[in-house]
Amino acid sequence: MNAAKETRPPVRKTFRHGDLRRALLEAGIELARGGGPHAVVLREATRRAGVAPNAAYRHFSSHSDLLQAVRAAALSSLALAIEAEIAGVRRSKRPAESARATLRAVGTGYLKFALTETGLFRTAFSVPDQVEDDVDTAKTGRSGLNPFQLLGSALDLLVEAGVLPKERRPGAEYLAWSAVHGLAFLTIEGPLSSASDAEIRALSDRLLQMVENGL
Amino acid sequence: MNAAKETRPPVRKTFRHGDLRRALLEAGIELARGGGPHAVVLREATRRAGVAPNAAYRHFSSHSDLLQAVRAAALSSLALAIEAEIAGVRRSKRPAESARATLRAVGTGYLKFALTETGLFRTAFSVPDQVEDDVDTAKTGRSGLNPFQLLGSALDLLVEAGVLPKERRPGAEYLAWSAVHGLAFLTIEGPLSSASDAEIRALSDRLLQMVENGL
DNA sequence: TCGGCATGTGTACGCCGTCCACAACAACCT
DNA sequence: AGGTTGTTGTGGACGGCGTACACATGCCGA
Repeated sequence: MNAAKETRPPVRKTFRHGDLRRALLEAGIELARGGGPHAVVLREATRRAGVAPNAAYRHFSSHSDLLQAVRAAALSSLALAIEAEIAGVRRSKRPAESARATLRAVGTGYLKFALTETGLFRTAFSVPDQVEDDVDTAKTGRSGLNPFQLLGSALDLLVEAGVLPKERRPGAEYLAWSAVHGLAFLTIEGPLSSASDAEIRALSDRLLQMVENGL
Repeated sequence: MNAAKETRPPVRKTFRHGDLRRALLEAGIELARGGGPHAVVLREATRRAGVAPNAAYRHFSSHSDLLQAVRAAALSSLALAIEAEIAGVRRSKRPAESARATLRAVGTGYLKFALTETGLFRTAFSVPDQVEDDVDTAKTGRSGLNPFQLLGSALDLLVEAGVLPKERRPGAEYLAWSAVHGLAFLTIEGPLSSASDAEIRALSDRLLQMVENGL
């Protein structure tokens, strides 16, 4: 009857799982992707890994520990999305133009990710965190920088190019981040959640322009 | 023995409570104030009202229904905070100056509320909503306007005063709101949660300046 | 006065996170 | 090879949550 006993998931043949931590983390990521932080349910992750609920406690000290790990992965995905957007900027001879384009790429990458990977995005910011001088590589993209640090380096570029006066550099990331994060929020769970893509694009452009002018 | 039976909370003398809906709502608000949306626990609210858990279902169709009511109250508090800030702006002879000051007041009121009533603030934005042409008076302040509408009228003032070109008025609330909301977010659960009050004040000023210039 | 209807109670269900004791296995040390 | 030890997964249980269903209570209007 129970022919499924032979198939691996959810019943495995070996007592040991092999890589349960990763399996749980990936299940958690999938849950977060579909339903945000609230959907990251420890027992469901163990179910998907084909394992008893308590097995999770060998790899995560608590539910919130698992959630933190998922969150770090979400930040890493975000970093990758931003890096991809940066990689797509057209090289310009004038460094000022390049620097501006890079900053814009950070913003659009951020916003795109919020729109396409809403669950992960919400998970990434569901909990307080200090990302500034964080060296946790679980949160970084290919470049080894987390999203916040990617923004910082874009701003540094702007200073080098002479676009942003040095004295206005300190704290500038918070202004830029505030604006972009706020728009992301409004589009995914605020009043703009029912706006059309075109409207959102237009608003994004205006907002990024505002940041560029107002830094 | 049970002398507490005579005292009203949590055991009341009458079978009927009298105003259970309000009692539950207020308990919910208190929970939200202390711990944000996550802390709004239906059973705990009934406990505080001195009532069996299921009694709540006579007044709220579900937990999330209660949460929505709390959320509306939080928005109303926010509106009051903004109105208070607006009421404090020094009248100027030049309407342009008044209009600008009013917009700033909306922003600072918003940010102050986020800092002083963090739990309520987080609750107010814990769930998607359409506030634009909402007429729910549970969310409004003294003026009958909800926070979003207060922002809108401040922007209208700016247009009347000739500060903001008419053609840039549509959608302007989203730009302003994005920036301010983003900063609020960063200060309460983002990387600025450990910044000093002075730093935050300075950033707020710069951000509001950016909005003013960049709209 | 009495019956109906709104309001609160009691009990129970399934889900969650988590604790504790135990079982299965891998690896290492004789 | 055989026993020991430590890691990893299991089983069962607990309390808390939201919620459904049946029942008790008592106000108000016919």
